Amino acid sequence: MFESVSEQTPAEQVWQQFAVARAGKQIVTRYQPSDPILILCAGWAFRYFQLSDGSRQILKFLLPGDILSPVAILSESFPFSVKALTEVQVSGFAGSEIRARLMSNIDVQSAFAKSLGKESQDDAELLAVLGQRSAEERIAYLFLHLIPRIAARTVVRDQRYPFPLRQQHIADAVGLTTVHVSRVLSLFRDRGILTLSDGTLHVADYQRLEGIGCLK
Amino acid sequence: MFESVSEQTPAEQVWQQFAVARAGKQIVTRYQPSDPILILCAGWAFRYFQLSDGSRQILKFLLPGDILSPVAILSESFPFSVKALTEVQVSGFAGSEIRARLMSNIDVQSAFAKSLGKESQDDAELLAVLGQRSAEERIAYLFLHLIPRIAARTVVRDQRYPFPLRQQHIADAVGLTTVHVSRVLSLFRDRGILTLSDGTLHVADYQRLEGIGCLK
DNA sequence: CGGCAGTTTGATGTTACTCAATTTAAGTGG
DNA sequence: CCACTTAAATTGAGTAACATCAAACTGCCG
Repeated sequence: MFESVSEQTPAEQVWQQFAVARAGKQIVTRYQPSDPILILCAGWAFRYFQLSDGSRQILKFLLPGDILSPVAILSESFPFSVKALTEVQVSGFAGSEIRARLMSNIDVQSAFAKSLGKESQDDAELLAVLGQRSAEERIAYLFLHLIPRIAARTVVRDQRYPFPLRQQHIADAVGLTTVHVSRVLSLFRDRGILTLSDGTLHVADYQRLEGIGCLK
Repeated sequence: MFESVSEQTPAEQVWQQFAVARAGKQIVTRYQPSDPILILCAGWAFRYFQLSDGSRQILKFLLPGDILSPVAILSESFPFSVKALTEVQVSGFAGSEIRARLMSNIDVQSAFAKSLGKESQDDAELLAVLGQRSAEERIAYLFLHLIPRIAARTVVRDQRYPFPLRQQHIADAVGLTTVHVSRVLSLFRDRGILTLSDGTLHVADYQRLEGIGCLK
């Protein structure tokens, strides 16, 4: 499937492979079931849904520690594709092993349940955003949604977050054109809310950003 | 919470209550965890997400046999609210019982997994539709998505489906205004694709509808 | 230096929203 | 059975938001 630096561990083997993929590489394809459960260990990736007319909807950005498809643990279905956004490392765990642990360990179980619950809530929120909110609000929401997730994985200083998305990714995630994303971003910049350049997001006025993009 | 015709069964009790609600009645509220797992037994309902500015996003229409929130079985979280669309009957099963059976019975388990997988896929598709498609395409998609689900529960003759949605529901589901929904529907009518009136959907040209609303 | 991918900017077009008035349909009570 | 009320659907005119098309600009890399 993709470059795989297979390493075998002797006793009590759980993880099967350790793979590296360059930015832009497709990691999994919709509906192609693969037994191993994949986890993103380093880099960014995204789940997306490809439409026949060429457009795509990005469903979720994946950060280190995220499971590529939690639902695949249960149903082995992959209702979307996944692509590397930066260079990534992915490791795969045998589905049977994971499921066995899930049955035996109550902590693993509740962690998994929590994860599925969060997924479901995120989907619901994003649906509401795409269906009901304006361009500015959608983009602000995307930032607000990502910021705490980035902060949980990086040391953040001075409100500067590593942010490897191209404007095309933002556009595909919130259902706009790149041109319009560009306009909204320069609007945010002019209003002193945030700056996005060189793969870095600098939030200058978090309050105002929240005022625009918060759902509550 | 809502009118409940509580009936107790003696030995091996699984279901706890049997409730009726009139159209428009809110059945569950977001984030209010309730142990019993709720199943829609009769009538239509819908999951939705309420926004602070008054608009709402309908996430999914529920038909008889649907679980109000499959994910609640695992995580007891309810990331959305549910409201009755017609008069409905809902029954609740003790969460502990359901979970016990889930553990012991492999068939129940795989059925549940399948259900969660389908939920997840539906969400992904709807996200793609809201993010990427035009008004006509969204509305056509909604019909195409509902038709087989209705057909699985009713005897359908002559391409006429029971369809209790108001235009407001369609609008809230696909992210449009009622005014625009009305225009698109009369367009469909004029083109001889379908007619919607008196709670009945009549599909006159399924092929053409599919041409507009199909994602593949 | 040349080429390429990504971003920005302007001009123009289209889609869908807003506002408001009118029609239709569905009760409700006399 | 008929006035009256109310919710839902339709229609038109004007507008705002976002898309499209095309050109120029930026930074980066070979």
